[in-house]
Amino acid sequence: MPEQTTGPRPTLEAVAARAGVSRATASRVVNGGAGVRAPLVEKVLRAVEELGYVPNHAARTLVTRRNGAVAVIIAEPEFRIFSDPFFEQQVRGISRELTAHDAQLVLLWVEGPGDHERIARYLGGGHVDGALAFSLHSDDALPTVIERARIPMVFGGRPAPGTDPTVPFVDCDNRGGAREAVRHLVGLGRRNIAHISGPADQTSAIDRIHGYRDVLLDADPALLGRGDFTEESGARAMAELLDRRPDVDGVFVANDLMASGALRTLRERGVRVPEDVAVVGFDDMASVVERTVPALTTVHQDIEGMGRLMVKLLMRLLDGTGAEIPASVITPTSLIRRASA
Amino acid sequence: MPEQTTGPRPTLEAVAARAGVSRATASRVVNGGAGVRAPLVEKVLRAVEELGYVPNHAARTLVTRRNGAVAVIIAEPEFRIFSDPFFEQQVRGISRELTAHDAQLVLLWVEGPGDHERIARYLGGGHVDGALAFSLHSDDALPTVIERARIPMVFGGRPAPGTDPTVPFVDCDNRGGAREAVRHLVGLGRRNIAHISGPADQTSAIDRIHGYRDVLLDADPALLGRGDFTEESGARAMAELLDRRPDVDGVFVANDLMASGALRTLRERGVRVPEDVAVVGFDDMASVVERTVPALTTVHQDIEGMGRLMVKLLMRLLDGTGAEIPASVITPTSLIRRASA
DNA sequence: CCACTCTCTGAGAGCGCTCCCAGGGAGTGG
DNA sequence: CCACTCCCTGGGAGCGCTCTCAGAGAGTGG
Repeated sequence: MPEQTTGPRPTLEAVAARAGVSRATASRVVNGGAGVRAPLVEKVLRAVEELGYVPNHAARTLVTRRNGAVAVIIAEPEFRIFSDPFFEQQVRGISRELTAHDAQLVLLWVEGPGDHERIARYLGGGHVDGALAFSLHSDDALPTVIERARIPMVFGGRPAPGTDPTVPFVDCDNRGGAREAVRHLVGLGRRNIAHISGPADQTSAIDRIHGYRDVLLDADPALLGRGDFTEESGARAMAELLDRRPDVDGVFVANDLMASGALRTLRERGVRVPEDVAVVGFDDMASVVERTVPALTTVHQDIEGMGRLMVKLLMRLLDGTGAEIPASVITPTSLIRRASA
Repeated sequence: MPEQTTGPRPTLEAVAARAGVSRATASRVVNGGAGVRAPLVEKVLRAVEELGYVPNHAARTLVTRRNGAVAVIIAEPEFRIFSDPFFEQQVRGISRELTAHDAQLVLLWVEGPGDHERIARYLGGGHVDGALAFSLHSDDALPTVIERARIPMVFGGRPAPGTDPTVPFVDCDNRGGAREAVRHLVGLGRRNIAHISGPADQTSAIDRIHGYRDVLLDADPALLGRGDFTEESGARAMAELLDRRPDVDGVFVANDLMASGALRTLRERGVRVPEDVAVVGFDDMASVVERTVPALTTVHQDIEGMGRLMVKLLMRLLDGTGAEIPASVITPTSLIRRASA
């Protein structure tokens, strides 16, 4: 039990004195004890325990130039990005992996261009060892701002073209997943397969369109609907699709939320799923997938795992000599078959 | 424009040399420039600019014993606490206020009792100046763990009895808001007013029940339904209520999510709102309130403001001599009348 | 038993900053 | 014009830690 001494916190000096060793030896023990003989290690450890010693982080950082903290930059050009379950899972993965590496998560919430300078200063100020950011709309200036801080970083999601290509990213195989989804519909014998895509300025949406086109090389443009990843937009896009091409018998929707909206429209119009129209989503978001009627067939991606991977890449970047840049990672997706297709 | 010098970051020493002043003077300027004559301030500022100087945080912390970071402790005994819009708003308020105080937000994500020791070590290690935590179920051991770290902190939500009473908290006037809601129903001429409450181990739910009872001193116990703050539980509680007391003509529901569920049940049973049964919620959560049919009359609370207040209290705690403990704050609520009551 | 190697330990020099304190310069009254 | 006060400024110590480097001690071979 640590002594409940009031007053200033004990220093390494105090530990060393109590253990009867030098500060250097005490330091070695505290940092793993390599190269110190067992009896001394024992003594120092006991002193640490008795004094309730906790290393002073600032002092350590001052000399090691490492502070064991990583910034997670959350930009909020739109509403709801934080309450987004997708986002939550990713941050959770990051948090867990960071904990495993004994690193802290510093949250940088960007509310608008006015915050950019503040963020850049913070990043450049050496408060954190590295940064994690998420790919945004292609017209966002934030990536550039971050890059200028010249601090190790990793993106979540493939960044828009034009972003510094030396920054590694973690993304799921959007294109491959989309292909698998569409192939599944084809395998079901569907002939008029539509796609409801996400915003054109997001790489994930673009990649999914590409996957759709990879399989359906010359699909009728009328079979291409567009949404913005919200449920409402999915419902609307589905309605328009039905108007344009009443003979549609399969839809690959770029995310589960929009798929849920599409399902609603279908139900409202009396179209049977999957009998008349088979529907496949993307994301395998538990909160959505479990509630749709019928249960949604969708493309699964390991979101938490992607968060963890971002941290792993960053750690490699941090540990490395600086010369080698870890390659970006594309994580696999898998089709989860449920009732809707 | 800062010079794009590669290599180590410039130190205060370098700035001082360039400005032709001593390190002490440069330091004074960087920290506000009080007591330094204008021309020198000017010179130092220019040197800072030219060198692209950014203060070394660790060095500063080492001597000032202040590190400009505040921990936000997020416990996740249940699912979804992070994707909860309530929570999001509160964290946003915290983030904004922290930014205003030039302080950083360090996110501590607690996933279970296994993390407690880690959290305690971190908090005790002087990595942060203070901590912000949210009141949890009464049987949670976390508050105790945090308290042992003996670090300035503020709770969000009135903590359960038994928690250290010297820790200030910020909560909305749950009881008063509930009273207002029920009085509104009374004013509408409703005679059989029910209440659907939240989990019995959460102070907010308890306070709201008290508010209900304050107005309806001898309400029939059969008019008291119980949920767990989820939409589903609200729907179920409403159904049971309808079965027990078909003559119910008003319901005060302890949160909007449950109210939304209750509204659904009412609609399914063909009960008209507000004609047959008037419904009042609590929270005024935009995402829920805007979607219900009819639009939900509810008790508004300034969630973001509460987050900001938490930070303000903490800052006062930090700045104070340590003797005076700022009082907890109860923020006002207000009834927002919409169509449901 | 001595010389040499190898392992372990401790002294000391900073890391970059703040802040105390002493000293210098300007300003003012006699 | 001198003495005294007041405001600025700079020197220097030290925050708590890590890490280099040299030296002490143990072990080994000749």
